[in-house]
Amino acid sequence: MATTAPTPRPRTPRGQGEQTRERLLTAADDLLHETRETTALTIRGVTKRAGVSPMAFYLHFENREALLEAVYERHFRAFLDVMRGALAAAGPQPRERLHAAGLAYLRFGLENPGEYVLIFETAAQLPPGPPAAAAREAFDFIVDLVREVRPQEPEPRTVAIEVWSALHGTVLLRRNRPSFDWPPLEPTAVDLLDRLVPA
Amino acid sequence: MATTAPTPRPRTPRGQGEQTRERLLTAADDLLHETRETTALTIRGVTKRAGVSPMAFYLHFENREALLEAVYERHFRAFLDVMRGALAAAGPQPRERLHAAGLAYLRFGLENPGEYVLIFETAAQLPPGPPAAAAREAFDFIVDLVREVRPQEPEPRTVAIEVWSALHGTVLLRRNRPSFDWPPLEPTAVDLLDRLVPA
DNA sequence: TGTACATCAGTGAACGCGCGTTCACTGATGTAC
DNA sequence: TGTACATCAGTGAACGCGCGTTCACTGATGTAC
Repeated sequence: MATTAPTPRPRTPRGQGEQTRERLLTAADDLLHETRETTALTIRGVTKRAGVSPMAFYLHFENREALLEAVYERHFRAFLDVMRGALAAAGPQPRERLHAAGLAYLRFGLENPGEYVLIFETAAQLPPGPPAAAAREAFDFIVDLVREVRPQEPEPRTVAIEVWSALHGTVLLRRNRPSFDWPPLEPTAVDLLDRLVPA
Repeated sequence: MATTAPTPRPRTPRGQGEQTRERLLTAADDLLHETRETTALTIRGVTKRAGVSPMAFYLHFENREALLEAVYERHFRAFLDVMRGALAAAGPQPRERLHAAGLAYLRFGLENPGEYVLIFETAAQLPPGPPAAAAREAFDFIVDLVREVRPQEPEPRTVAIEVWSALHGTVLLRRNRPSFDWPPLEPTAVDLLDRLVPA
């Protein structure tokens, strides 16, 4: 048997305080994913999950809002990576690319509801800053796709807003009413996108 | 000067306890409308607003969830009334009716964000019951409109889901990102509906 | 080589807050006899 | 007609909870001299 079995937890070595910050963020990620609720991201909940005292939190973050911003940034990056990955894996035809991006969006939202809500609902209520800018960038992404598929479209921005709204609503309705008799995701998504961005 | 100026508050006469229940519900309505947040509906907040002790609440409701259900039911009725009123005021042509209903939906959501979120997000997390049934009824409403506009549509239910999703997403995106440069509501709504339900 | 000191990662206890809810009570008004 | 009692609408104080946050402290490790 090990001689030092019941030691509480080894202190992080000097100069590596970043490790604990990372563990706090990972704990926050896990809580957010499991509970599917942004409200689960409390200082006491996150520090407990990370096996650290509530006070340790303040060694790594200024306050709760700073945590939310850090978690937001991580998941927004993850979201963009998923979208880029889907486009990279899609065929070369513009419509294929639109379908791939739309489906990737829906799947991200449906498989990661907590993260999705943090990115697209909670974060919008934080003070404007990188979040707002990043969201704008993601939106331009949709505008470009619309332009690719339908170069003759006179108002690609308006169509992109419609696409974004429809995808957003699809994620949230399916999330909030799981008992409704939803049709299969993929054909519905393709149909939706083709109606909004016709040939 | 009146002799009984600083009396705290007249007790509701016997047999009229319903009055206080109604005042609690009105206080809840006001809080929900002003704060735009379902979380504002706390027992302490509502009773304070109604000028009554927290304990008085339990004379009229079993617990907080019962309050949410009662407020939900009121606003869902109001929502349906708005939709019916819009259809009654619309012209006879099916597409006009679709536009009128869609716009009424969006305006209800944008002008009453707290109520809208209670109806379509918070209430979905309550135990299934009247809320779920009522939502289904409202959904059939959209299906009928789609059938009116496009009798040849092979899958009106799927199209109705797309319409509902797009309207829902439009309300929530505009609500959560007020600083975004949104195009005017009415033409965008008409364009959106016409794309989803073409001639 | 020894020692005083700064730095760093972290903890324990407590604060005040708002919350839902429970317990025990008040005090006016109607009703039974 | 008088009086005991039930009913009704409501209150005050307190409970335990989880929350964000503050204050004061610990104890190991590196660094300066």
